[in-house]
Amino acid sequence: MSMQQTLRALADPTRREILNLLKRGRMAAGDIANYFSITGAAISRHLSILREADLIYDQREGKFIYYELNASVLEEILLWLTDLKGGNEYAEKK
Amino acid sequence: MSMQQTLRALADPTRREILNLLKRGRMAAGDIANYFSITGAAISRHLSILREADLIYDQREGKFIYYELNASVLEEILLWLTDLKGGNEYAEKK
DNA sequence: TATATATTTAACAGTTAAGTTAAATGTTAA
DNA sequence: TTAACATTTAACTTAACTGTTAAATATATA
Repeated sequence: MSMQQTLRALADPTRREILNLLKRGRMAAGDIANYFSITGAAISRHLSILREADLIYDQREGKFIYYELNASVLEEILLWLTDLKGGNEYAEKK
Repeated sequence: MSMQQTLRALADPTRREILNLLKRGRMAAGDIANYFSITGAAISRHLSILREADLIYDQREGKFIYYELNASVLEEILLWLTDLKGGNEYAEKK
């Protein structure tokens, strides 16, 4: 949704690692949790923060809830960062 | 320095606005502070977080300390975000 | 030297964030 | 219906974040 929400979601190393995992394909919440050494409850909260930022979405299938990457919302941030990076190219030094 | 430090620095709206300001060129700490409605002390701390993340650097000139953008550290984040998005066009262009 | 100006640092308060354990919810299968 | 499993939500603790005011530091100038 908002850039603020997205950047805040990206500012946590566990959440970034979750996104890296999901790059290879969707995963059930439990499998994600098993990958880390923190509790499933903690992972669940991280997942909800990522979901609120629209960086992932979930689909329930029976007992399992699968999470999948949605990287399209990164576009706005990429644009801003690229602009920031390129915007100073011709600034004169004083 | 680390991606963690950079993303944490970017996760605050005031700090992002400071970076946007500095895109147009360097500014003295006081001029930056005047742009916002929070105290100079608060801005000073934001500046030190940005400096620790290497997103800006400072040069003292007499009474003034000028801050200047250093967007080169965004490279790593741009690569990671682009990779997350699914392509590595950005990396290939390098 | 003393004083004014620019900026940072210290100490503190309120808020938000991330982790834990325990309880609750939703689903499948006996 | 009951039991087992998968996941989330609630309550709580602790640590980190952001702001404030006041004191400290650095520089320039009268």
